[in-house]
Amino acid sequence: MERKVSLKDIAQKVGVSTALVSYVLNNKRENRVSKELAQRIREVAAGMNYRINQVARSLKTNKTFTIGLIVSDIANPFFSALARIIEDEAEQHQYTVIFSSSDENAAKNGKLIDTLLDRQVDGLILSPPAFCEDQVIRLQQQQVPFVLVDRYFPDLKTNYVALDNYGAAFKAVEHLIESGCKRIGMLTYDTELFHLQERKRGYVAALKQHKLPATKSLLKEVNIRVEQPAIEKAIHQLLSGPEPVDGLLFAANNLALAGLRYIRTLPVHIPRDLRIVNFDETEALDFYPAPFAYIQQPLGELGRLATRLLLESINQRPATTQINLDGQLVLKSPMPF
Amino acid sequence: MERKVSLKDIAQKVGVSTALVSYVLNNKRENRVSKELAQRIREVAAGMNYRINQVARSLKTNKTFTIGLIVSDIANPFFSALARIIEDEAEQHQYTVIFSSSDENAAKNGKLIDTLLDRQVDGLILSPPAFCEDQVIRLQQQQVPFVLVDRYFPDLKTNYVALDNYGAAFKAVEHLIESGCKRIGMLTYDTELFHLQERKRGYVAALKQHKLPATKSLLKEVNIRVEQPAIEKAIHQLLSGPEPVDGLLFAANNLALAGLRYIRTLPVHIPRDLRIVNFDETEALDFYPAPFAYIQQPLGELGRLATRLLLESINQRPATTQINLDGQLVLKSPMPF
DNA sequence: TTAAGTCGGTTAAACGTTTAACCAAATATT
DNA sequence: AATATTTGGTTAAACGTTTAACCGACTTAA
Repeated sequence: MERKVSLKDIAQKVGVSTALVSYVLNNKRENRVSKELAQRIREVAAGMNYRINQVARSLKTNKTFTIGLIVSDIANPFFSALARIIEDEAEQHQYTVIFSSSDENAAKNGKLIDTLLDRQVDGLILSPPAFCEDQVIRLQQQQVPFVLVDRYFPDLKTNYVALDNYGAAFKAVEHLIESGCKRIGMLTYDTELFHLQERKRGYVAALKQHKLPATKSLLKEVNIRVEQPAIEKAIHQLLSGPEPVDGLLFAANNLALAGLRYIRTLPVHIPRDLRIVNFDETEALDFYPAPFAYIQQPLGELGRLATRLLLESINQRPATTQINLDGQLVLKSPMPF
Repeated sequence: MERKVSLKDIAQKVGVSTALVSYVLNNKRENRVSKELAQRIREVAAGMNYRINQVARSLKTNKTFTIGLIVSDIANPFFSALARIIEDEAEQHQYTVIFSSSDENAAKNGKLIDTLLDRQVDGLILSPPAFCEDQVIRLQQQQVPFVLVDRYFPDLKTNYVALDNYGAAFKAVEHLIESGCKRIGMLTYDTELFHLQERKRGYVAALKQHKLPATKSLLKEVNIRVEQPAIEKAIHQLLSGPEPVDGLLFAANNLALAGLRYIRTLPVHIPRDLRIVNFDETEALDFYPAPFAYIQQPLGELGRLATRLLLESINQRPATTQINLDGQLVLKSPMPF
């Protein structure tokens, strides 16, 4: 790249100091500089196609107007939709966003945080994998502005914006109960991730409150990395035996996708034999040939609130804010309607 | 954020010059510095949790190790998948990526380019909207390293990595012909976007080569912003009248989605009455209850090649490289298999 | 008449790195 | 013994901004 035009170049051409050029171009000290000269400087700047060097400015001002976003996988529609919302909200405030994917890997997450901080981002939006408490605590110690989104750690007093996962799961199970289900199973990941723990807790609580069985055999947990075979096995177990489940809650959209794909091949009729509730909307089920319900996350609010919270946190340093949004239960009939 | 540890702090603690600390931490002039002192410096740096200030380094070295990515919408699964691949490839080379969404809007695209350049990105990966030739030309003049991906401008001699859209459409139509279709329609966007023009060209060429009708009434174009109603109308026209189409090519995944959604409500049997080919894989059709074919883009290669090309372009300045990859025709039966 | 503002700028330091150029002391070469 | 080279560092400038502090020339007010 050819060398770019700098303040100094403009200053030389106009015959003033670089300081003055800086003042004019930043509209500072407007009263202290003559209209004509200001005009002249602006013209020359435009004429030379001047563009500020943000890196230099950042070094001086200690502000990059950049936020770092770390999600588990930007290719996951949930996170890319979230990213888009964050991008828009950030853009409105002249912020730019750097993203990276942690792959649910704590070590990688740590490296990404470091990389972003090395680049002097003004703050972070994180959807942390399990076992990252220490990293988050370090951020607090270093007083880095950040907000967790979607995931958070119950023991840590941090900013976060997330779903009320307990309540959403509770609501989901109640829906199944109201629909007449007596034996309600759940398929979730075998993970420490707090939001999934909460969903489990909500599931169990709803069953207990309605005096329905909440045994170990109704709750299946599969490893977050392994996929189809383990899922099929778990579902098979839930649906076989003397007392098969007549209601099933999937704790995550990937699980629902794999699970429903399998169930489709079984001689099980939905909703006669089995009713389903998923977490998260997923396009992939748009044409699923049976009705089911799902918990819809308020994605827009999640992203917008997280971003605003972060910007506030960067510009002032207010009390930490913790937000749990309600999920909405949506019923979906097979298309066409 | 508390003030961070700088080279100077380390230098002071060890009792050497900042230059030496810089040399040691960057492993430069290794022979010119004593083992013990180097060791000491490293220890102190680690002990103080030193982290380099990339902004300062960038100012000095004129290199940010950052690339800018502009797509039309990061929430679009096609682009988020691409973004993920680019991220991974970039990360392997210590690069970080800033993304933004242009919304197919040329003016916005221009602003985004400027913002990214202000931030001194080392290069750009762009999937430009229509009417951006001027912006691309400016990039060339300014000698900014960049590569276009997915989209490109036929008249501009720029780096790009894209599908052979002509060939892919040709292949798609030939598939329909081989399957026995006699009247093959196409639904596309009414746009200047070159890649869509190419798909149209491939469609027409295949029909002509096989002596099939390629009339205006078989080719429907809808505005890229308007959606469902216009699409339904177009499809209705194609399927009604004395000679309805028996084969249909959708030029983009959004069109296919909307179109198939509508077709599903019609008394038209797929594939008996109508055979379908789409562009791009889309999860949303995973459970579509009828068979269809689609052109699968080699997303991984697209992303990887684009990134590598850009990095080469940043580090050396080679001849411009233009790559057209082949799409693959994939047949899809309704699930379960 | 003098002190105090105001006007319209300039000077210079600083942000945290990198890196070419320099230097003194020790060692090697003739 | 005189000269050259190596060793192990230091100095200082530079990257492109921002911004507090300063300054001389006018104006205004007492």
